[in-house]
Amino acid sequence: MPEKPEVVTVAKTLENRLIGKEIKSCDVYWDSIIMGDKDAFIKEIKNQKIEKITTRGKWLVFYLTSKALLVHLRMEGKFFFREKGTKREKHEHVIFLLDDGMELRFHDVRKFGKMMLLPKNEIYELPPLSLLGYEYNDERLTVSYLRNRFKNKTLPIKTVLLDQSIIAGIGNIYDDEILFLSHISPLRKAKNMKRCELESIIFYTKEVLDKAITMGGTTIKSFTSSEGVHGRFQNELSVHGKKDGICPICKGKIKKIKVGGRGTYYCPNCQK
DNA sequence: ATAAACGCCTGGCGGC
DNA sequence: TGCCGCCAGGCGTTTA
Repeated sequence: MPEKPEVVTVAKTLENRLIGKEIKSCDVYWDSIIMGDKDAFIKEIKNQKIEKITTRGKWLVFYLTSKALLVHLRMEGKFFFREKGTKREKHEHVIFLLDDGMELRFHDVRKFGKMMLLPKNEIYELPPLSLLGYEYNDERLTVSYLRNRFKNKTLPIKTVLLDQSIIAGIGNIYDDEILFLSHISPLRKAKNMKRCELESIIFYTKEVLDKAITMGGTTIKSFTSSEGVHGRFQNELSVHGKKDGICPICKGKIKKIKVGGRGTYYCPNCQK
């Protein structure tokens, strides 16, 4: 699920149900989801109360009593609530028992998701958060910042926008949308972006992500029920997922290609 | 030094 | 129907 708007939507949804709840215990059924020592994780998260849930890039940040729980959904991570004792489903890999008798369950078909516990007072100074670039709406995200960071980048702009150490939070879908609205070909080298093109990228990054957040994110794989996020932004997508679709600007054909190994949709006529 | 390929995993889809 | 290869909204590591 995860690009910035989906992660923000998940954080909001979880906050409604989790603030003030205490984690009584935790069971882990797929070890590699936990970064670092699994037994220490289980031990340290016990009796921690959830105070606040935010995001940084695509990471969910749970502020606990003395720790911070970081969760990355990667491709398919989701959270569900179940009553204590409900049979564990196939893809539920981490289960947190709460003090109200409910369980928060991390569901992840592909097991790519990650979680880790850090001391609460220094999360931003430590990896992984210390390695992230600016948030999409940070006022320091300027033309001169991007010009500097793109200076030596011979990779396609599409690929460089996915680099979380430059701008944190853009993923494969919104990348295509931002470049479409900016009229920039995904294949152009990042270092060759003109000033006005950098301005467009900054403008539409904010525009697209803000709008997607307002609409609850994008749901492509439809979620069945419960805590699944049912976003509505998929109706707003111009190019992503529309192979052989019609360009909303020129009515030409949307093309699908591979850029840096990622499926990429664009309009060869409108994006130069 | 940089870029492409691979690995991590499972499931759905289209083609034969 | 069954098998096969390909694809999937991510990212760290390895290889060339």
